[in-house]
Amino acid sequence: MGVNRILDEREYSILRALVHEYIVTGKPVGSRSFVQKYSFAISPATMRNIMSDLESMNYLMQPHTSAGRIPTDKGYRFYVNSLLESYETDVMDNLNVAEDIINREVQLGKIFSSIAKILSTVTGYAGIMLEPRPEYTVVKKIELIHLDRNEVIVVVVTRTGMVVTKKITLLNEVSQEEMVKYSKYLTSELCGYTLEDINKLIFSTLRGDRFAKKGIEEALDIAELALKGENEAELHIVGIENLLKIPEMVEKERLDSLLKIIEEKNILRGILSNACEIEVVNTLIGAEIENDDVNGCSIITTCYKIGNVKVGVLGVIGPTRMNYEKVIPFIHYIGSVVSEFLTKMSK
Amino acid sequence: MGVNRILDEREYSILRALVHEYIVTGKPVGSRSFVQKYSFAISPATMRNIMSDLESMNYLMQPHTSAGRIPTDKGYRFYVNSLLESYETDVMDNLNVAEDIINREVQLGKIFSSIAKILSTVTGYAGIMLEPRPEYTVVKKIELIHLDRNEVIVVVVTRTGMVVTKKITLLNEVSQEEMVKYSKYLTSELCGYTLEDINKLIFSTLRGDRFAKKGIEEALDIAELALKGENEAELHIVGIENLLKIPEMVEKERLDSLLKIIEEKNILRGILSNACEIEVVNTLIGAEIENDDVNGCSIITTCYKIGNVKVGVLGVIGPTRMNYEKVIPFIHYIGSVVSEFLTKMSK
DNA sequence: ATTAGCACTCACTGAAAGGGAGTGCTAATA
DNA sequence: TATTAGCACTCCCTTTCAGTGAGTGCTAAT
Repeated sequence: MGVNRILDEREYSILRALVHEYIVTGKPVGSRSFVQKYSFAISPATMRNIMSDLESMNYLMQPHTSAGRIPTDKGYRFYVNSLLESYETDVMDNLNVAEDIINREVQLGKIFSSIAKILSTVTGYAGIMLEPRPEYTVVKKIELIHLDRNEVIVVVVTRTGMVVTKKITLLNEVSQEEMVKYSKYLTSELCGYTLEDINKLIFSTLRGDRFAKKGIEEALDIAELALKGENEAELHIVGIENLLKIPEMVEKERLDSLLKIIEEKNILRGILSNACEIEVVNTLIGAEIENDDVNGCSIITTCYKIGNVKVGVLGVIGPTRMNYEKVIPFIHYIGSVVSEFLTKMSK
Repeated sequence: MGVNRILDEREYSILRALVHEYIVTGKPVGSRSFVQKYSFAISPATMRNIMSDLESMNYLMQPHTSAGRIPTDKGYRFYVNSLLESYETDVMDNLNVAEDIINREVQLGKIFSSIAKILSTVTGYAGIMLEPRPEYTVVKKIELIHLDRNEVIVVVVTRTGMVVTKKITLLNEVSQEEMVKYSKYLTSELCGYTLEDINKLIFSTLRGDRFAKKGIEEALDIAELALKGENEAELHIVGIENLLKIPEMVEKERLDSLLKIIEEKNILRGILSNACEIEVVNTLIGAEIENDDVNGCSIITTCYKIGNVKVGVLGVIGPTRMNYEKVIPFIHYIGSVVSEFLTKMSK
């Protein structure tokens, strides 16, 4: 009996049911009660034999001898894959709620954290949202607001409707009128370029333009100060409190994992940036998250797009014992809604 | 021996030391080891008598017979008051860090959540920040950005430099030129008024102005849609993960309290709005938070001002066994930094 | 007023015992 | 040959019980 042979039909449906059962109850699944509950037409003894086979194939494990079985990461993986097969024809009903929220209620400055919130409240896990990468964030408008003698607020509106505002302190005093002039100049020159382009290319090009009007150097200084450092996509994690309601997450080891993830956002940022290229819904189950500090968690993500370009990632994080069945299609759905929304926004 | 008589000098210093000891160790304080550790010139037996007195005066309690003493809410209250006495001459050194962060690094759109973050990371508890009440949020500029046939982004810049953006869907199609006209009109008419004023008074007044230019009705509709519902100050809670590191908070009962607070922000909003009128640092210890669902937590807040007007509240939330000694002056300090910053911003 | 002495309390720890839900193995069965 | 009944065994979990230690309150002596 090879460790990687293909499961026969009975094994397939039993394994699938077993993982499902464990996801629902959270308790190791024993032969007798399992057979009863699901009315399998076999005896507990037969079930034990099958379970034993599945265990030797690494789909299942026992927390200790003489306990029932629980899924391994491979078991969850099998389950998720089997779900994906049946999704082809699936419909996502009664989820238009989210669409409504995103389309109508949203304050644009908070759109990304709002989406994370939606992900969190609907699934009951923690929502994660990685904002569009700077290389895809296109500037639409730059406006300078005169504040104090030498202080300026720079308002950058991006094509997705995001608004970034920053206070800049200048060396020289600048007048109100100059501000207006600078705003127009910067908008006309920088509009249509991405943050990354602007940081890398534009400044040097424009600065070289010696024939440009006087005062432009100063405008460029302001813009450079404002846009510098905006090179890392913001990461939102919302709804940690949900995870605290899941008994198994409150145990020492899992809690440490969780704290690690939340505190060092770069870990998660790394994990997500890998997922950014994947078109479909991506599931990372347990050890598939290749990070030694993270145990017992699963991450389900999908990328979202502006037009045809994948710009960011959204999803949820929760325990490996996650309701994949519901979460996966939901993430898929939200991904498409967000893509559609952002695409529309940036027309 | 009255329950509310004034403590003599020895009792005073012992109680203060005992609360301090408990805050540090988290373990019930017993007579013998306490006398040894603090080198009190009395015997354990005497200490027991004093402790017994303090207990009958409700400053201390025993988790169970034959355990050491821990402070009651009244005990913490005594301790905090005694601290406040000695703060008069106190200096807050080496905290300029925060000042720097607020003044230089801040993205204005995120200033309030950034402050909550600072509160959280410096204290090691959860930071809370209630944004300025709408009745004190003064509009500085309104800009409409044409998006799609009948869709508009409204950008409202407030005098504090906050930027609120919202997408509005109109019934009729509106041209780019009209947008520009509307922007100017709205800014000139609404600039200088608070959100509350605008919602309550301005619209009716302006609408009554039948001699105004045509098209103004539509501009007002847009503004009304954008500003409506902005009547509740946003509440940020940041750094919950810190609380999960405190052993006593991870116990069932406390965790429930915590979840309640985080999930139903209105509870906290209510608590904070009471604190908004208090000029100094306000401490709510345990049951002083008059809410049945919240146990074992303390909330330390102060209001922050724009000019002389108290506009919002900031602070931290943590276990009753909190390091009041450090947190109180810190909150005081941050309060003044934020006030100063916002005041400067809105000149 | 303070302290030494003493009996008492009670959380905590670890060992021991019993129960329960589970297993693997073997031999009988269809 | 696959399935099943029967059985001994395993091991977690809960309860019980005694021992320990840090603590208390009370009383009598200082």
